[in-house]
Amino acid sequence: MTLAQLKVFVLVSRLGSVRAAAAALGVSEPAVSQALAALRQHLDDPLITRSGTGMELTPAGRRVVSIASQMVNLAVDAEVAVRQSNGAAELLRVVTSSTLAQSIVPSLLQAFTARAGGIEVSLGVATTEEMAALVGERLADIAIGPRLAGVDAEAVMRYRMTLVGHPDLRVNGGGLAGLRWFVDPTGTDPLSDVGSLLEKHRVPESHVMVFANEKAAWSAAAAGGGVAPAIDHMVTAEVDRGALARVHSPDVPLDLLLYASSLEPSRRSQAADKLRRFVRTPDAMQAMYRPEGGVPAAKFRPPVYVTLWS
Amino acid sequence: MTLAQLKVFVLVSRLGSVRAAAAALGVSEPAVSQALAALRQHLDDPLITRSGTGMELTPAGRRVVSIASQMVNLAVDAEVAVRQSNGAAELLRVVTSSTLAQSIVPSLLQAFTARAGGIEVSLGVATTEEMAALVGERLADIAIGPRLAGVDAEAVMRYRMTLVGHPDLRVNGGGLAGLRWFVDPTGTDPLSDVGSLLEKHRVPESHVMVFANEKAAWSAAAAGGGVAPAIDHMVTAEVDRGALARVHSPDVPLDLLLYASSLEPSRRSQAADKLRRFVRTPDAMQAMYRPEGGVPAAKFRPPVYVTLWS
DNA sequence: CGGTGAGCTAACCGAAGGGTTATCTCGACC
DNA sequence: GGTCGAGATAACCCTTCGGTTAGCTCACCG
Repeated sequence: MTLAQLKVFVLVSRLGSVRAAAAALGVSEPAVSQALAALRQHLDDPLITRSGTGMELTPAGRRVVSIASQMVNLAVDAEVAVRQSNGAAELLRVVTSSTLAQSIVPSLLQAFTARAGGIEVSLGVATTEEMAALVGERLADIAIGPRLAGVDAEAVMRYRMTLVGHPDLRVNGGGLAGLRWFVDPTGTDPLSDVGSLLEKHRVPESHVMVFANEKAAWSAAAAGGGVAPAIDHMVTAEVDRGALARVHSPDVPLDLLLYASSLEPSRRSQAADKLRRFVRTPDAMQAMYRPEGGVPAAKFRPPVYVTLWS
Repeated sequence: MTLAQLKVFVLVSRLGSVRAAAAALGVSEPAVSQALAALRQHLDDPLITRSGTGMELTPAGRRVVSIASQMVNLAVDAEVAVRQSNGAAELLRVVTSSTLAQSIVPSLLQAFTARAGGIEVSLGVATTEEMAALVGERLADIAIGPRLAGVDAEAVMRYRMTLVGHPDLRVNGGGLAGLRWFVDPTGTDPLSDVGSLLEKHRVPESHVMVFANEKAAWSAAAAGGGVAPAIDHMVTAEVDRGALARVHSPDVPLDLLLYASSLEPSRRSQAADKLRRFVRTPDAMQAMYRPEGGVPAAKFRPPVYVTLWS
């Protein structure tokens, strides 16, 4: 019984899927499956089993999750306690969506570290569901993205999501569902802003092409033949020089809120708290509205979902 | 950072010595030293350092011990929870002194398992100090022996410790300190009944010969040239047939109490509680006063301390 | 009834963990 | 200033962990 195995088990039970846990941890699915198998063998209980839709905890599994979760939490506590006792830099583990990791979050974090000092920041990319699990299990300190349920979420900024396409592009009869959509990996997350938009308009999967990053999606849109979602103030330059144009429809542009979500204050890391306070400052606003440079997203997982356009 | 490393660290800090922890765990001293080194490296802090007499926790170490202790405890909880959920046999880990492990405890445990049913018992041998640490860290469920400080101790039975020797043996001018003492490994534990008796009478180490078990010590005593401590009712047979005789002196025989020590009720394992209730029954008394057979002492550590008689 | 998706198993591999014995270091202490 | 006791290190070994890819199993579904 190792801490890694317990962590895996907690994540699987929380996400209800081996694959999802593997994705959240940034490892292959068999790695997770095996860790689970080892724990099962050690405790001589299946702990969690497949059941029609999703997975189900055994009675023993139910009791072990909560214990395992506490242990994983304590392990984090131990490391934090040592760092803190020795006056070492605090560690702030941020997770966000792929889209935001390429735009406003790095710039926000850069401004934050410059201001706060003595804080070491790592940035990871995850789906909305994963964010909730990671923050909930204290595998990340704070999530920047859609509002997360079950944790302490706070609106950080208001932003406008627009669709951009070639200036000549016109929306025909089929509405938004008739268009080809060029999205970044966040688009495959049904709980993300873009994902829910796709769902709402019942855009068929065959019309969605996933690019490794937003810039690539915009290029495809500029080349014609489809639209790409974008954070409005990120494409003003392209629009101004005529490479792209905003596409209008009843639902678009869309005004949305960006949230910072972390645990309740008592369980929150100090660094997370500092970041939450920082995001309310004008400096933070400025950084988010005029993004450039910043902390590179690297840590937890560099996922590249590519669904080929067939 | 593994659970084993944390367990080692907790034991070292509790016992104040690497060697003692190694003994309590039944492994070599470098094994413990290395585990500690690995944890130190991982957490980048010495955690605990040598300081003149004994060892001292660093500030970070102080914080980590308590966290580590909780983690080790939770690990035990997890295993117990699974066993219990699945209706498997409960596990009862008993520690006792070498002397008692050869006499009344096996018989007591045999009677207990026969009566209680569905409980799997393992019996380990430890010094008094180790017992306190093992019970305190839930590495054992209950200790049978001298009263332990810091845990919930309860007197179990009254017994008489006598000294036996060859029937012709006489105590000369030097008193008990002038005799040669034949003891079992428990005699090397200064907190044990025999150990404190040796200390009280300032018996020099050169007069103490440690045997692997009590029977061997008695044989040596019967052969003449020294005395062996014994639980009175265990040597009645030998005395009756004239092989041994009781030696009398102002302090001997000594009436003593045997204790059962475990954690307070809320943190106590169910099995430990059952044993505590059982020891109060006439059946238990009978088993302890007429010992024969029983659970063999094997588990945690089969220590054989032999100090050669020089 | 064949395809598909999700979990499991097998086979393999490198890195760490954890154990041993032997040896080194260093402070305490006659 | 030897000596001794106790912790740390070195060298070595075997096991386990944790990761990979490839392939199996099995429920579900058109």
